[in-house]
Amino acid sequence: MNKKTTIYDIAKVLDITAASVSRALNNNPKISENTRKLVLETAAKMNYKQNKLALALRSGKSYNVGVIVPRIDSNFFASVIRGIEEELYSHKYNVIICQTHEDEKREFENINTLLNAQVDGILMSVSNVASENISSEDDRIIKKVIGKNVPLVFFDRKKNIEGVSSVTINDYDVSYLATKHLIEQGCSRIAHFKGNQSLEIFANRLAGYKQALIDSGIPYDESYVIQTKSSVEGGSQAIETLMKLKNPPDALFSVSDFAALGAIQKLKSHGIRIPEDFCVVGFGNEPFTDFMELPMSTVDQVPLEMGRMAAKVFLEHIDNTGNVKIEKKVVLTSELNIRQSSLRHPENQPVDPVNNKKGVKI
Amino acid sequence: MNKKTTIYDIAKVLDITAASVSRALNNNPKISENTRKLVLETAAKMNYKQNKLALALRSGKSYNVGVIVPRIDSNFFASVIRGIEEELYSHKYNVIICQTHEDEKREFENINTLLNAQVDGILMSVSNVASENISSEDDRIIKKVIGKNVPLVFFDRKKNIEGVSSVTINDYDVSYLATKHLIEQGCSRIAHFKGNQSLEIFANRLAGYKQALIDSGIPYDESYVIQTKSSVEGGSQAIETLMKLKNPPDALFSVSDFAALGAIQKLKSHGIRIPEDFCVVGFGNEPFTDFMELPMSTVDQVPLEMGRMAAKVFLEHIDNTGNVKIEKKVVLTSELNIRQSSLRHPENQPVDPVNNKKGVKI
DNA sequence: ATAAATAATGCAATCGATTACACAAACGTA
DNA sequence: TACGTTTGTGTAATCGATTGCATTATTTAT
Repeated sequence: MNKKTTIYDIAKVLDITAASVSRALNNNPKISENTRKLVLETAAKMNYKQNKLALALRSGKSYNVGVIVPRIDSNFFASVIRGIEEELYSHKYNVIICQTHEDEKREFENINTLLNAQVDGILMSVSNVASENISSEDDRIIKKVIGKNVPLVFFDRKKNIEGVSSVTINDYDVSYLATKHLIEQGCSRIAHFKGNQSLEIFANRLAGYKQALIDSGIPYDESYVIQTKSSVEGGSQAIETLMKLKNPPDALFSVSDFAALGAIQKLKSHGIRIPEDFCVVGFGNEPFTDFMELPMSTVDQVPLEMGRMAAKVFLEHIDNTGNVKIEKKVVLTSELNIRQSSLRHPENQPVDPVNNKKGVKI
Repeated sequence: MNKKTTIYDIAKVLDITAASVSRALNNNPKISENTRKLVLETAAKMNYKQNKLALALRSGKSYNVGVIVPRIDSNFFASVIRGIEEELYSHKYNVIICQTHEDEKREFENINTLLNAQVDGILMSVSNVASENISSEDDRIIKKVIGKNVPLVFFDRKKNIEGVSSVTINDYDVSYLATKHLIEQGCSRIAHFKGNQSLEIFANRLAGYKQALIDSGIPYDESYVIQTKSSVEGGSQAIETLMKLKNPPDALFSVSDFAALGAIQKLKSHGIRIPEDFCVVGFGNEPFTDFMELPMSTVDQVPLEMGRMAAKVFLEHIDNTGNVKIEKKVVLTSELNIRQSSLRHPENQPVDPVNNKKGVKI
């Protein structure tokens, strides 16, 4: 009953053409001050709202940006999205959210959906796929995105594809640092919960861990390294396996806070004291890590900053009117939050029990 | 360089009209099997993708749905959005995310942006506004949404506006239950951290709390009720105030898990034992509540289910071709998760230390 | 007063897909 | 053969906004 008013409706009322209405509304100089006023008044009176679809169709810019994440209900991805949304908001872009549920097929579907919807860009964190042969089909579709001249920006979980920008953290360095920290606490048999090695971030974390051991004169022992799911159960099972070793580990550097939590729970049930007998460092700085019985040391992936930066890189692509292709690889500096789960001499560290800020950022 | 192919491009190649191409692609019966095949083959070869913008402009359906939340990086809202996305995915709808940051102005802006973008519906949780006079400007803009025949569905934080559907939980009942539970544990001086009373959900929680006291013969004491921010600091400050009372409380029912956590931390720093001296029940079932030193009792707001239901209600509005206006008020049953922070006799309860399932759902 | 310059407006195409209507070809039936 | 169907295709309008070009109205300059 209450149909949307268009510029034609306004034109009819004022007995002018839609072209003039459009000019009046867009501060086009080729219109008299008189009619401009009239149009603006009438538009307000008739509650006119510009139809972005029509504009998008004509201009080829939808002012929508697609964001593809494995899932939205994880603190990390939700925070990244928050950062993206905040940065793009001031530039009048809207954010369309898609989840892959770590399913590669959904990833393709989502990319296609977003392309059909004529998004102006795609920001994505790729699926933690189990399959080995990801390169063929996957790269094909990603090249389709590039071929369509739709800016693509990876964040966190990237792929190395020519012409695609990315925003990540210094996974290698911070993993090196975390492992060094465990060694400094007196640990020597350090286990590692690794992630899918086909993803750069997880490969880098393993590499940083490995190098820190080697640099400290500790031999790298593959039996201490297990690939786990990023879940409490995954960590629980993995640590169970490790504790059965002849020479079980005395520390853990996990690429997942949840897996680290599972490990801690299991260790406790075996009567192993943390950090006295066993030190743990997680990854992700999930909110719960600070609220646990024993606050967990963990790596803060600066997700808000990552989201903002990914959005900024996208905007740079958009603003890049020249023919020069830009490919930007941004590496953010993450933070290792040392808390009680890996601090054997807390008396040497600042402690504020009221605000639960028992950790130190380095 | 690689421009998108349109039906006109296909038409030109096959020397037919775009109309025929369109018919072939849409399984329109008014096309010969021969040309259909040809078109489909050519479309695939030319990597044709339907332009949803053009379709949306013509049909008036964008297949985009706007979701407005105070912020996305909270477990509750992220989970609701996940539910929405999952439900709408199978119906080919995309989800556009907007954040208000609890700012009423942003709420208006977001609504306008979404309307301009021609979304097919808006699902929103209103801002936790501080101002008293929300009804005027706010209701005006919401009526604008209804006037445009864009289905609007509130979830969790609703407003009572005629013609607007909503999905909420049984805030009153579960608050009654939580308070009764505290009384059954032997507590008699039960404090309440309330929320903004201009929002129904918080008013209902206070009402449920109040009625449980009255039904148990405990007088309602306003000095035990404080409005707090949903933050650790907010809860910490509020409990400090309460503990200075001549007759300080011996239990707390908080509408926020974070505020409850702040209270617990402060109580502990004062040497008060939980649950022996003081019982706590929170609200929200944030992940950390289960991982704390002392797992916190809390209300699970079934966010996934809420999101799915909100999406379903939206779809009902869309499918409602008749002239009958539908206004659906769905109330989901939430779950009170009783854990150690309010359980004085845990030996009576099932405990599984390995999986940390120390609570019971009732 | 008239030509030239400027300002304001209208006309019509465009973005890409769909579809009512018109029309032609092919077919069937009497 | 002639007429009525069926079937396939083309034509053109539509969705709403923008904009190059043409056209008219108004100044300004001479």
